[in-house]
Amino acid sequence: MAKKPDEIAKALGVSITTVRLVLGGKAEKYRISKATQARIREYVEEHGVKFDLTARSLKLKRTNTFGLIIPRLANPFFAKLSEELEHRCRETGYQLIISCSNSDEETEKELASGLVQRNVDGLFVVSSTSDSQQHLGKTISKPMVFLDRDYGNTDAPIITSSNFEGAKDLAAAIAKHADGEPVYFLIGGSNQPTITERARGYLEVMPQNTEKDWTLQSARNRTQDGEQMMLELWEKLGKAPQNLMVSSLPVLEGALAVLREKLGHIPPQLRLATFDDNKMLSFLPNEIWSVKQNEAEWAEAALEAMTQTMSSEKAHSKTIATRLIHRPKDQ
Amino acid sequence: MAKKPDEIAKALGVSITTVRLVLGGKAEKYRISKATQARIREYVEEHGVKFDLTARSLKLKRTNTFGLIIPRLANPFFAKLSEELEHRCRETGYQLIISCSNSDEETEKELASGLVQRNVDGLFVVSSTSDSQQHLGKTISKPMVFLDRDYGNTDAPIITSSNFEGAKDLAAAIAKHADGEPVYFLIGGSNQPTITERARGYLEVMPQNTEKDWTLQSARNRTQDGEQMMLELWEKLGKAPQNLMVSSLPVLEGALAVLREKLGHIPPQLRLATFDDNKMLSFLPNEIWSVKQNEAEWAEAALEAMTQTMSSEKAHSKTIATRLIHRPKDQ
DNA sequence: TTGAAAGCGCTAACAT
DNA sequence: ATGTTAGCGCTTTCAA
Repeated sequence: MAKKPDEIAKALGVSITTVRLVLGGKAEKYRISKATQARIREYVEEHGVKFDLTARSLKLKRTNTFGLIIPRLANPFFAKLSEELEHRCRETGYQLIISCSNSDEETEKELASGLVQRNVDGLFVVSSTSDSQQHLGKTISKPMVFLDRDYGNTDAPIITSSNFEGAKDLAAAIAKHADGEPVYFLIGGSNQPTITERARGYLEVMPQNTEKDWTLQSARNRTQDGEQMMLELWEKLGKAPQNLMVSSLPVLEGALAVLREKLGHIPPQLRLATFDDNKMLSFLPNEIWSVKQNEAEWAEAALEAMTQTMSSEKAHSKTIATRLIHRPKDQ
Repeated sequence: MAKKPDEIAKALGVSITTVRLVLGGKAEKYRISKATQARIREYVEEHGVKFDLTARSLKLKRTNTFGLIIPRLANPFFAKLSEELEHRCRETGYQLIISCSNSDEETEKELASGLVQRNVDGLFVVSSTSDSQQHLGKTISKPMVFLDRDYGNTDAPIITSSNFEGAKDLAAAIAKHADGEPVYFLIGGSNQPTITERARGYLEVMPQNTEKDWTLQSARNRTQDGEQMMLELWEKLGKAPQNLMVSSLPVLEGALAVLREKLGHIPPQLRLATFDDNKMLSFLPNEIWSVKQNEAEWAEAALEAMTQTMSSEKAHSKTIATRLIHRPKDQ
């Protein structure tokens, strides 16, 4: 069982300070004798040590802890991002504390103030609304880095994916193979900045859209929103579309579920384009393009921005490039 | 900006103790005058308070914090479980700290001792190996609850899914529709107790298997393991199987990727059975059965076991029932 | 009805 | 080359 410093000191007949100096790597600086060092290290080798980080934190006013607030861990993108960020934080000597706001403004505020009371050294936040981002920016006097959602109302650094460029690439890719047929775009969560950027990218490469509106919108981006939008589209067309772009995977799930219900199957000649990549997209026989976000690079950029903010450097916001992935149609 | 208790005291001309008593809900007990209470509350209403939980923890030797060690957040099951557990912990007044071991024994030990140094009040662990579980059981003198993996070498409570029963149901379902054809089983991670239970369930309802071996095994359960096992099976059969059961989703992804490469498509008449459920399974045109685990119930059971262990009650291990889901073949 | 004081385990500056 | 001490902000007990 790990011994506490005072126990070690007593057992070896030296002072607590000596033990701490040696174990804290300050032995050379204070020129503790080699002999004493050896005795202490040997004892520790055998019994182990147990430092109390709580007391250390109280003294140093620093917990070596960061908070991360995301909407949901059930969202694979946020889960992967959290994993990468947790890993990098740990490498840098920080423990990451992950909490889910469930996209609720109130919960988000409560989480933030809870983490502040726990004296985290900094806060990463995927903010659910413009208001809450603004509120946090004003209320929290800790280093902060915002992730994913840029509402344009904070001075803190923001890490985002290149949603606009990604959307342009995605839309261009599917349009090129669309044989002039419309490329409908189901937009879920149209009030989120992430999503409006994607919509903007789509419009940029779809000039045809200005005459006839090929987009459908929904306030949120859950499976049921995808269902609802596809029902609307079906109503309008009286049949399945030939080309479909969606703003996120849950929307795709909903949209395809409706087609399967209407037709008994997902039409294999339907061309698809979606944000977020997932291995299970290969389950579809369809030709499909997807936009993959780079979570590892995100985590790196986020941590760098945090480090800069903590050393009161001016941290720059950063946009992470996405990658277009193409899966050809089955034979 | 939130004020600290001493600032409030100074501003109102009362002692720090008085402020703390009122804000700590002990006003009645110490009979602080209504007037003073009102003044303090009013001040707080306007300016906010900021308590330092670190100092509180040091004094009370209790951090209101639990640790959770899982292999990976990128695994959707663990992500969902973490989300549910975090939510329930928060409701109970605890902050959950999630860390990923990446299925590495050393990392797992380091994480555990790191969390102990941070004085978590209890530890939830999905242990990667029998050794590490045993090691933690001996080393850590904190309330512990193990999750998912039962290596049978600890006294601590363990929460698992009903893998055996789930596998029986799953195997029986696909066997019933197999027209007497073999139901091959790709087993990834065959040294994990979770997986051996699943294998045991399969064997229980596949007496035919005793003559001819319909199972293939791999040490781990990643996509590439699924690929490798399917390659082996293809080698053996010279064609695609008609019925396929797999021990987890990554294995399924790998197996289907191989079939698509061999055939140019995933054969739609192939019957599938898999552990873990996911909405994207509906992307497949195939008839498919899946076993869904109940993460919410897991979280509840885990927290209950933790609460019991902390109040030195004998906590009981618990098995959480799974649910069989059937998706019919496309028309 | 309110205030003062000790002590949790640590760090850092200062003594020996 | 080693030891002593003040104080971080909180809770708890005792004093006024």
